[in-house]
Amino acid sequence: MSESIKGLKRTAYCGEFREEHAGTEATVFGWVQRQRDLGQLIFVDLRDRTGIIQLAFDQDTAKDVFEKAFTLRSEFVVAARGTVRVRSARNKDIPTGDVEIAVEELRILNKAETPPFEIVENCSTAEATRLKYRYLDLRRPDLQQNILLRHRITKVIRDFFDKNGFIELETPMLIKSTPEGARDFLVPSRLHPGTFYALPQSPQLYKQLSMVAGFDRYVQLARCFRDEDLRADRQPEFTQIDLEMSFVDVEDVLALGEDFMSTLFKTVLDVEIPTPLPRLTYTDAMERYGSDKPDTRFGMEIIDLTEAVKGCGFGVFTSAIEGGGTVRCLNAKGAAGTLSRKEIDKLTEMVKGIGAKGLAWVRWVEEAPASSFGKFLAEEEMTALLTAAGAEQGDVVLIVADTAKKHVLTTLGALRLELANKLNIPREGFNLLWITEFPFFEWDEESQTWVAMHHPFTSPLDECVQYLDTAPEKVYAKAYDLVLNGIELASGSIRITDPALQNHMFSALGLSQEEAQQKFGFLLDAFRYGAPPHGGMGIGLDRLVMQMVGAATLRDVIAYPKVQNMTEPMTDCPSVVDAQQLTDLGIAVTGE
RNA sequence: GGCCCGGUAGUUCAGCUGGUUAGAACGCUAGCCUGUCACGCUAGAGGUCGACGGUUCGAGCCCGUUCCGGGUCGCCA
Repeated sequence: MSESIKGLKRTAYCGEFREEHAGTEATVFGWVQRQRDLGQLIFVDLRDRTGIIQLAFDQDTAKDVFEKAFTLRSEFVVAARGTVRVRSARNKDIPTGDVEIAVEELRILNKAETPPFEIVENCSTAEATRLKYRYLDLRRPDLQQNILLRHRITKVIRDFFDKNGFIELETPMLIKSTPEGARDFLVPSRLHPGTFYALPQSPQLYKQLSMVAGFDRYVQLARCFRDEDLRADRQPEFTQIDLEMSFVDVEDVLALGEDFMSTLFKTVLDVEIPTPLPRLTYTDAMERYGSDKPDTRFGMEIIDLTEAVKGCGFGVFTSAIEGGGTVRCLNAKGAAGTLSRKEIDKLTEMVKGIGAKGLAWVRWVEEAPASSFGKFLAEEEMTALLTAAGAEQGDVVLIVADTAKKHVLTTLGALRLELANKLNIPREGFNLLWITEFPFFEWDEESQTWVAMHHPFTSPLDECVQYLDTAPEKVYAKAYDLVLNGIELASGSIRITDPALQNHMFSALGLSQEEAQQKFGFLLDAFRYGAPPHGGMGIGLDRLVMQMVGAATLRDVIAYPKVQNMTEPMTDCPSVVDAQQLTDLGIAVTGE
């Protein structure tokens, strides 16, 4: 039976005891990590969120207390009162290892069944099992540390933005659905049958309206929802540090962002982030790394072979070039030993899997390099290629050719990351950089139209406005991403506040006045009443915490995450609802 | 929706070319043990081999279907 906690008050957390506490009276609460019964001597490790303290029971312990200690099992919830004393055998491995509590009073506040897995650090139990018993999983020290650090981080965030004149306000969770971009989660309206709210994908429009309202600087730790498939770094429900600033241009937002990141890393991890942060334009990032979120912790940049192989004997290269395309490569320095023919074949399969037609390669082990296409090339043509690639004996050169340049670059970008894994290239530290000057439009093959790469309120660069109608591919946006170790951490832009330009944008995107008014009328109306120039960004809090604690998945930094099929194993949601609930909402479920 | 990997004791895993009663470690239970701290020693319990079907004299193992989990592509303005 559970005993009462009545009359007991905690004097300290378990992890706080040190030698200077010796001789004092202490009351502690916690969970039994382990009980070690030596016969006439029992030790119990008591754990709470701060750590472990050893409880000791020996011949001086009252008989009934000793017998109660004998019955303790893992994860029992216990209160202990006694005297702190220096141990006769110290444990240097834990912070409290110099002392123990000689227990005079012991209460079992609650018993516990044997948990389905041990509550220890570095648990190797399958994640599915851990998530089903998430409250036990979260009891483990490493997840406790992650969640406690997450709290520290959000505390620093609020302090930083408060100091910089930002005010926090809460935007609604039930909002109007605007079906661009990701799929919305919908919430049916009972009072207005047949109509729906959407859960916000971001507070975008509300934060812009807050600028019109004159709050000048806004920040919110905003919950956001996207009904799309999950990844290790993507959850359907996530948190953004959402911010917006008035009377600013790109430079002001970037400066604020850099100040924030360096303050955060310094305060929480004592890591120096040198500012200003490096910058790459989108175009340069694609040319050099084949990605708009490059991992710059290692080199192996993309090399252009187009000039070197122009007119050579290998049809795959020449036809790509003649078709307006390009030939590019990666040089995996010194990888000839690691990358066997078989490994290269696997890489070929990989690039084919992401849509490349194939992978040409040179593997330079012996005096003369072996290659997949050497027989088509004259000796001097091969030499020219190797020179352009900067290849030496011991290297492996991996080449992709295609008439579509972007395809070549993104393929090599993916291949670069795969090679870094395969070759165990060391990637350490925190590499932050800005990606700037994103293209405004993207050609959509499916609809054969130009579509906005960002939301339609993103401002074009001032000098690009002239091309809006005539040459969409020449229009770049006042948009920027913050990349950390190859992860898109933040994304933002300066917004359009000029109604004429906004109308221009809508028509360039093929949106009629009527459609624009129907979807975004409230925002356009607001802008008629004096909108300050403004811009901001959203920083992915979960991804940020994940990087800062070194977790491999978002699930390790979110207390109650969803799994890949978008369920939550602990509560088993989503679930069916009562017929009456559906009736109230005017909803009929048709099954498949 | 496609592709890849996985599912054997509470947990993590092993299980040969298809062949007797499916093993190990940790955990759990009981006993012994006065300085342990991953305590030690002894004994014990614990299995629908994800499910269904097929091949076979015989299936944890081979084949098919299916369910579940993870990764990834599509998708994520």
